[in-house]
Amino acid sequence: MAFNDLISGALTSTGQVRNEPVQARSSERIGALLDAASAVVAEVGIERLTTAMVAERANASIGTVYRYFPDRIAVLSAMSLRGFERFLRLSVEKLDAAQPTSMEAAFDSLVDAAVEMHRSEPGYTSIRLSDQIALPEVDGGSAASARIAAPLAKIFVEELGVTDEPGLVDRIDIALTVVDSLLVRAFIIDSRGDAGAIEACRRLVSTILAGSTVAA
Amino acid sequence: MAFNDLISGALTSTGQVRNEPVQARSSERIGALLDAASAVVAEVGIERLTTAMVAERANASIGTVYRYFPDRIAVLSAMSLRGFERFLRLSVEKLDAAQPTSMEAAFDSLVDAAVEMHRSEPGYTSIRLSDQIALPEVDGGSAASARIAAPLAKIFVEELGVTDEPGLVDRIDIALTVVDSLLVRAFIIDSRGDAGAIEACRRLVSTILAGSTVAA
DNA sequence: TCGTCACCGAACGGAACTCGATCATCGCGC
DNA sequence: GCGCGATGATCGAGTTCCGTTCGGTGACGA
Repeated sequence: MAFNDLISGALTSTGQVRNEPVQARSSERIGALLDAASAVVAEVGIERLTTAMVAERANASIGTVYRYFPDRIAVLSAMSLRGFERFLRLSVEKLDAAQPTSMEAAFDSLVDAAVEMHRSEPGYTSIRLSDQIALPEVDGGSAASARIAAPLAKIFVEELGVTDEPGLVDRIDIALTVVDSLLVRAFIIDSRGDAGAIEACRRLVSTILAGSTVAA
Repeated sequence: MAFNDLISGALTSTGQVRNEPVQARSSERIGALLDAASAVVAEVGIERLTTAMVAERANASIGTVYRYFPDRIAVLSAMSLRGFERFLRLSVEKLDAAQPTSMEAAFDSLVDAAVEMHRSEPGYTSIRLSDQIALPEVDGGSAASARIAAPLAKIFVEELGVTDEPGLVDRIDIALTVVDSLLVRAFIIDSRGDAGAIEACRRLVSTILAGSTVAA
């Protein structure tokens, strides 16, 4: 459906694996390595993750880690990218199911997707959208939210009949940034996701989106 | 003045230096080391900061770095904590000068202080981005915003005559979280701080604070 | 059965971190 | 003020640990 454009629109970044896998088992390996990395990050944090930990937890040797990733940081950003991609797919799924008729309703689906990511993916709260933790210039410097904002705006205009006023992309970007930070807050307060904090996030987002383009 | 309580109220965390400095030159040393760390972070990013770089830039030996900090990560979190402390002092200064009569006005001073931090402290934006995300257990896990929210609420009630309704602390915490993330966004868009983004941040905070305790 | 893909783990290099020697400062008796 | 012992502060070579490489071995596809 139309919401599907979100994925292709936002995922412009190139793959960062060293050698594209040829045999089937490779893809599983990469997945297992990223799962391991995610678990390690959740346990000891980004800074203390070592490539040896990742290898051990994935039942692989260090050499295997380096077969697929050029260095430690690449593991982290691949993990971040996979999380982002999963978030997008989940969002599309929920948008297709909900068939929202307003931006507010659409964002409800996005928040649902993000909450599910925080709950199901171990290291997600630590990494989420920001993969420029490492080097400021790693992917052009713009946050992930900025990358979805534009395609989202386009979809909203085309599908929901939202009027394409100037500042729309900005407002969406702001809403995404706020969702991101408030959900992290919700999951810091309570590792299962504080219900009140999530609810507050939803309400605030509605306010942001509803707010007319007042007072420039 | 009364605003001064903010500092003592929010800074409960214990020092993370290895040995409390006794002689005067030590404090200067620590300051120099943190200045160096901040500059290094701004230049090469958090991940690529090495203790050797910090030592060299501070005209100290590696041994001196490890005299004051147990490990590399401690340098980063000390830097983060000092930034937080400076932000608090700046805030108090600006609050004392502005003598606000409403929460909205008070938050204007806080935003001013934060913006100034981003502008003047080299690695501040980078550290704000990751902060305790990178180091889960570093300071009890609760975000910095949660630590200021309570003392801030107390001050607002006592000094500004704000009614002490339930959820006040929460709303302040949310406002602080949003300020943090939106200012980081403003400084990612433009390293000098995108004016429009900062303005949008101020407006949104007003909305959050003004919002009555509607729809629980 | 051969070529290629995937995997392993010992070995290398560099960064994190230690530790005993050396220098600076403080305080105390004179 | 002036030695002078005690303690703080600094240094940097040395050690350990971790990120990364690379040549050898097993597994799959044709």
